[in-house]
Amino acid sequence: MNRQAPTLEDVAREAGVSRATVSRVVNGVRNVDPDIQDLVRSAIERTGYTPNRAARALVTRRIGAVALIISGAGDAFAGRVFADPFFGRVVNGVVGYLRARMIQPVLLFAESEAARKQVVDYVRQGSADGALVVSVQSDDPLPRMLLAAHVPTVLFARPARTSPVSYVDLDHYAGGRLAGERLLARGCRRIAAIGGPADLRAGRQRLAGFRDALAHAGHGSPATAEGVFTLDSGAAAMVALLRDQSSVDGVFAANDLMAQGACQVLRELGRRIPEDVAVVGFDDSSIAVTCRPPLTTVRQPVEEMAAAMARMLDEQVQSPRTEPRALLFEPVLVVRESG
Amino acid sequence: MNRQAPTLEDVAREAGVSRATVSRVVNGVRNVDPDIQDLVRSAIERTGYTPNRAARALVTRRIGAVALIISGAGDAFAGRVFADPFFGRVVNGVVGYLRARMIQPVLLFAESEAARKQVVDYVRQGSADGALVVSVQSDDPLPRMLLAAHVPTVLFARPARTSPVSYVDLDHYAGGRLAGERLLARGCRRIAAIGGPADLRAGRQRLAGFRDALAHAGHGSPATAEGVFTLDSGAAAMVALLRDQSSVDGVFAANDLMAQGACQVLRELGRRIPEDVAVVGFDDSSIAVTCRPPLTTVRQPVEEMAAAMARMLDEQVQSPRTEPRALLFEPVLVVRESG
DNA sequence: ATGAAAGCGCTAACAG
DNA sequence: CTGTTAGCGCTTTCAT
Repeated sequence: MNRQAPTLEDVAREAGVSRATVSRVVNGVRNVDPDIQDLVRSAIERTGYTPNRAARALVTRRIGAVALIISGAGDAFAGRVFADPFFGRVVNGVVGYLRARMIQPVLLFAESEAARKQVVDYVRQGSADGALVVSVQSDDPLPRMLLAAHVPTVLFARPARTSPVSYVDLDHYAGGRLAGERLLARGCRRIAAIGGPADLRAGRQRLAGFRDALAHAGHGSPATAEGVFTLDSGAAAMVALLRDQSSVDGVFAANDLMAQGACQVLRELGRRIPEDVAVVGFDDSSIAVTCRPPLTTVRQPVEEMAAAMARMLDEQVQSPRTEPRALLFEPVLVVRESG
Repeated sequence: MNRQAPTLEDVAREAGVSRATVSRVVNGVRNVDPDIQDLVRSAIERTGYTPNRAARALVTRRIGAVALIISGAGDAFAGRVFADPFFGRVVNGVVGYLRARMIQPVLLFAESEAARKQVVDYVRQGSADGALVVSVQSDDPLPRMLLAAHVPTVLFARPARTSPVSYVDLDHYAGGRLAGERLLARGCRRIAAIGGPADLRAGRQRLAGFRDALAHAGHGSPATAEGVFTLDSGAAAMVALLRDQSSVDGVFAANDLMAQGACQVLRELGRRIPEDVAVVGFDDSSIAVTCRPPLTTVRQPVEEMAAAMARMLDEQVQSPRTEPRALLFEPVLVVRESG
């Protein structure tokens, strides 16, 4: 803000009423004469009045904004985050819920110890009413910091250590099974898997479910390579897998980005997908559709999960004494062309 | 915030001094006895005090946060934004400058009329001291709205219509020339170009520079296809270009993402890069390095530009009467393997 | 239905 | 060097 913005006082004078009355119509409180309402409204129009959030927050103890924190470690952190459509889906889901309620989502990045401190301070100091956090590593200290500061918090994904905090999550294990069963049903017999980073529970669970599906059908443990949820790591993992066992006829990648990387390698080597090698991804992100061929994948309803997360936080902000809750979503297999 | 947070008053009582003194040590104002400083500091420690931003902002008329607004139109807006490493670089650059100054960057998306209004209100209401805006379309109304609301603003890229606002930008035309000269120097003779969306000045300028470089060397206008700065559109444009003139031996893409798409198509068709077809991109984003082959490209120093943008805004916030300034950066050709 | 007045937590004169 | 005091702009009893 720059020049002297009009205040409630200015509007009141302009309308010939008291500050309290103006405040009432601004906040839609009943018990105000319709004529006076019009009077005030036009005065607001004329003066170009906008309520000062700081002043309002000072008395209501609520700012009408929540922090959406992407938390993790790394140098080119923002660079990595902005290359994965997953985060875009989270943002869209959160925005979808909050926008209608006039709550501002404030996107914050916490990629280092210093950044985490700043972020925690930001909400502790009342710049946000609560925090939504998406961690890209399991042992993220941020949730604990937030909890210790008594900040209403909801996580995307269950925290590594059990703690009294609300979260939404997917049944990753069930999703992994779905992928395994699909490959089996297709008739694949030399099956391999590309896992996620070892420190991320979601990736481990997906792989565990996948393995169990194979084991359940009497198959041995699949050859496995580890990726870090990026396109390149998926490609590299595929190369490694092929080197060890060139006859692979089915591959499961723990997310779509890695599945795409695997597809690229496979195609460059002249393998037909799915005829020679079937590929199943995970997430059903936008990549699944644009990938060539379009990916058969396990759908994670990220937007819905994010919206639910926002709703849970909203509820928690409204009634702080609520017990932490967990909301688990079910994955669905989406069949396209790759597997 | 949840339970009754400790206030200055609490700390003052605990330390046995006045509110003003506590305020002084919190804000690092000199003229406070070292002994008392220690006294206060330990009282702060004990009480777990954090200054309330709303209260502080109310009197200082400054909140210590700036809005970083990604502005444009579209449905899956956040999805698109989160797939282009460009925005990650902007965020990194801005954060790099602001973090050290204890200013919070608040990332906001303005993809619709309603969202724009909310965003403008957000800063008008004092939740941010100013706005940094990155538009993904030329005729973006947001800058004008911000200006009309007297919000200190700095743009990434020169606005479509001349207006009294500060901005940073690249000499896109010069960058285009660099690309054209490179392809020519390589000996390419059947040259084609993949332009950006027609409504984006940056893309037009890059293409214009490129064309002029060819014309300057006595070449005719290159075959041109239009993309929208996405990987897929780059691939599609390459396909179209090849259909019209299969003998292409040099391609310029107006950004790296499209260059990557073109490379994928070329490789799938068995063309060697750069032996059969040389490819030059634009941006020097992370993609340029991970692309196969690594891209020869025109570097746009996005991080530096973003940092400069943050600095300019900071200055403008500190001294509001400053005249708008424009800061133009020079592109540099980065030679890798593709062209 | 409206107004007067208190006060949210903080900073910034101004005294002392 | 420290304390007292007066607001910043708003919401919210409490009277009327």
